[in-house]
Amino acid sequence: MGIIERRQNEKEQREKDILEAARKVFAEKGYKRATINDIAREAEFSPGTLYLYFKNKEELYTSLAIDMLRNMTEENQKVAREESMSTAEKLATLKKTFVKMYEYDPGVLINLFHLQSADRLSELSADTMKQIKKLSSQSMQSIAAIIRGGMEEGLFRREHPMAVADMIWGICSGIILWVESKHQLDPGKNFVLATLETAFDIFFEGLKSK
Amino acid sequence: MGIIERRQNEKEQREKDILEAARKVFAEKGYKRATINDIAREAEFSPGTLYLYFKNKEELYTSLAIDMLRNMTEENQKVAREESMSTAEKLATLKKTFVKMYEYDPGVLINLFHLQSADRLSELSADTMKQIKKLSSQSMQSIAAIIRGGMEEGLFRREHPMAVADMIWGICSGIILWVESKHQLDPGKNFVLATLETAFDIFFEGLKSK
Amino acid sequence: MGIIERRQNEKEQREKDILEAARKVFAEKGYKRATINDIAREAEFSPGTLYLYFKNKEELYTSLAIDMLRNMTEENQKVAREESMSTAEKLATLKKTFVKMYEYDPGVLINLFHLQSADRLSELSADTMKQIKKLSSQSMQSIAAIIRGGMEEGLFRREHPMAVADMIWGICSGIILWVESKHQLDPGKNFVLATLETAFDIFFEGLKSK
Amino acid sequence: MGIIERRQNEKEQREKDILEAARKVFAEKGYKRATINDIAREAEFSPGTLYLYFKNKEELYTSLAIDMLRNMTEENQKVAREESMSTAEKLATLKKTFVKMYEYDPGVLINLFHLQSADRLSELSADTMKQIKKLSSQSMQSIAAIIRGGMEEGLFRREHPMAVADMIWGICSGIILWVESKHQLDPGKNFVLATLETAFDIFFEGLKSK
DNA sequence: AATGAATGAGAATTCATTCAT
DNA sequence: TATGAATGAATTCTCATTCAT
Repeated sequence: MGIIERRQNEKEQREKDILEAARKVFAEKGYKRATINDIAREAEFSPGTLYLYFKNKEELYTSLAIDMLRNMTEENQKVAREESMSTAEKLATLKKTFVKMYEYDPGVLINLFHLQSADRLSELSADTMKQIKKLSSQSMQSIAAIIRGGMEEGLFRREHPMAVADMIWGICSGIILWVESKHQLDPGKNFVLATLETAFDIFFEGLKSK
Repeated sequence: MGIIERRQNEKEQREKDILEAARKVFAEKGYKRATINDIAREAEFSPGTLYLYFKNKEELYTSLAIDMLRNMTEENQKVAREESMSTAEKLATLKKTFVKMYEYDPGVLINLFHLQSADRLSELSADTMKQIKKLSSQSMQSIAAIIRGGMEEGLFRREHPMAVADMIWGICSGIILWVESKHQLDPGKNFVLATLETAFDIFFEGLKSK
Repeated sequence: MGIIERRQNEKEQREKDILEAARKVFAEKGYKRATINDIAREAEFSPGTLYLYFKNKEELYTSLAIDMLRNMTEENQKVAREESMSTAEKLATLKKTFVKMYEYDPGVLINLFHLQSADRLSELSADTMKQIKKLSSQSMQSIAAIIRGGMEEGLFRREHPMAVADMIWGICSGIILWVESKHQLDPGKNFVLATLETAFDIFFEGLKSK
Repeated sequence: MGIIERRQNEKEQREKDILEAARKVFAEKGYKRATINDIAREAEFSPGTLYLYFKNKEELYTSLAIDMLRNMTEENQKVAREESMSTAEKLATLKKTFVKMYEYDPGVLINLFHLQSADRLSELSADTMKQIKKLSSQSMQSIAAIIRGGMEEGLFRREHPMAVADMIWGICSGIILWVESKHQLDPGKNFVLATLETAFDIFFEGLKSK
């Protein structure tokens, strides 16, 4: 491994370290109360260093969500391309990916969903926005491809595959946002995943062709 | 009408004027970038006056969501109690209530969801929190009652009615948020309502008992 | 005096108070070392209040110079219009105005001269720049008018009056900047005014028509 | 040429390269907005390397002015010592030196004057200060010597030669700065040199003894 | 009730400089 | 010698909220 390559790796590692620290601090304190100094302390860097890796606090926050979106997109693309899986298995994996992300960090996932709502998007830098658009679009294409496959196999009734992909994404994000917020208001048993499971079940039952 | 009553009406009117101004400004700028001064200017009041009507910025923001929630709750309760309607008609009305709300102000749902992000909730006053909980709960109870009715009629498969209510709420709001945001990014034909329509269709097809 | 007028006056008074405090602090510490907090303390306001009157530190600093330029311009215009004065008296008054400004606050005058050099100008807000351009232009017009008068009386040799005005302004600012800077390097007797006096003398001797 | 000598030459070359880059960047952005990183990038060195050649940003900036001052001083000394030139020729050469400097880099004079603003001087190292004082003083001595010569020849009226030297320096730099800045604001024909020419003419006409 | 000028705590951010490699 | 990533002190500026009028 050459020196340039090593440098690159180290840089990426530090970026990850900072993101990890940020995730922790944002989760504990929320966006507003979390300060750059808090995050720097957690990451064991000086505040100035964070600005070598991220343009500002907002972009640091956003990067967390983009990272998660990137992971989801990669998973979804992989599943969509997978020839050895049945459509049913693919859908199950799709759902699991949402679940995995929720379990990894519900805060970041919710951040991602908020990020995708129009009002936050307008505040982002052009570059960040382009990334989000590209990743979202790739994710939706993959989901739509799975659905199209199911239709071609005669499993599903005929609808526009992209519209169905939108429904799936909307259902997942809507249920997670809503049930999680109920959970925040009323801590106790957490029904997010159970509700999501059943909703998927019902929806795909309804999607079956007769 | 006595003088006290008139005063009361005027007060309520001003409160509505302020809320309307706030809705506009929050929709344009988002919570953080919207300043009290912006809202005061839009409402044609001085900043100080807003504090005679609302305890602080947070409560002003929250009131918007509560207002919407109250409207929905009232509608949902009315529908749930309506004995002359079939379950199918009730569900159709439920969906229409979401559509109506979306058409009234597409931003208001985003509003409600942002409100629910964990970060924000912790800052709310106990009283506001209680209101939100009560209204949410009433709304969901109404939806759950309709679902339970359908189950008792043998129309729907057996699931926990409250869980299904959560799904309905999540699906409606999730699809509206997601498809609306795609629409903002890529203006052109607006598929929000068509997508919602179909998703409802599919979901209730799936919910039918065999 | 109506209430609006009084408010206006009070506002202007406070603006002057802040400028006066800023002048003092900048003179003591220089631009960089003077902090907004220092100025606020001196003006007996809170730091935030300064931002109600001036957009930022830079504009506050610049305002001092513009204020001085405005005074000079008014004086110059008055002198140029004065019918009872001879050209010689007018020129003497012109010189005295520079001297007065230098004596009032050499730092602000130097600030003004620097401000007029192209590199600072490019950083200013459009509005501020417009003000400076307008005032400078008016000042130069007045000086040129005095010179033109002298030429028409046959006192001075024929040159372009505006060019001569530029020379006068350039000579004054150049000598003040240069001799003051020598004075800073080598405190002791201050020759700024004596040098300026003599330079004026020599220059107008040279300008006389034969 | 030995290896030590070569090293020395290379070092000087790099120093010049850095100065040239600094000149460019300071001219574009002004002292404050120009960062060490900007200059390093322009010079194609790393920021750290600049500190091997210059103690700090201030000294780098100052070196530019000192360089110019050194050039002028050398020229002025040469002229002053030149026995084959008449006083009139010497003065013409003096003026040409200013013009040459202006044509080489119009920004460099601004540079020199900014350096002299009181605010900046206090931050200089004692050594730098001494250099500036020495060079200025030598330059002014040379100009004063030329003037003294003219007086002794009976060409000029009796004034303090050093004061006249200050006037000449002030006039040249003041007119260049002022007319150049007008030119920047209102691009079009450039009157800097014509104005300087005429001002010199008028001033020396005035300086003639009767 | 309404005003709106003043408050001031608190955070984000910058960038000259250093130093281990 | 050269590098350039990391530093961190120090400062500007914001804006929700108050309160005298």
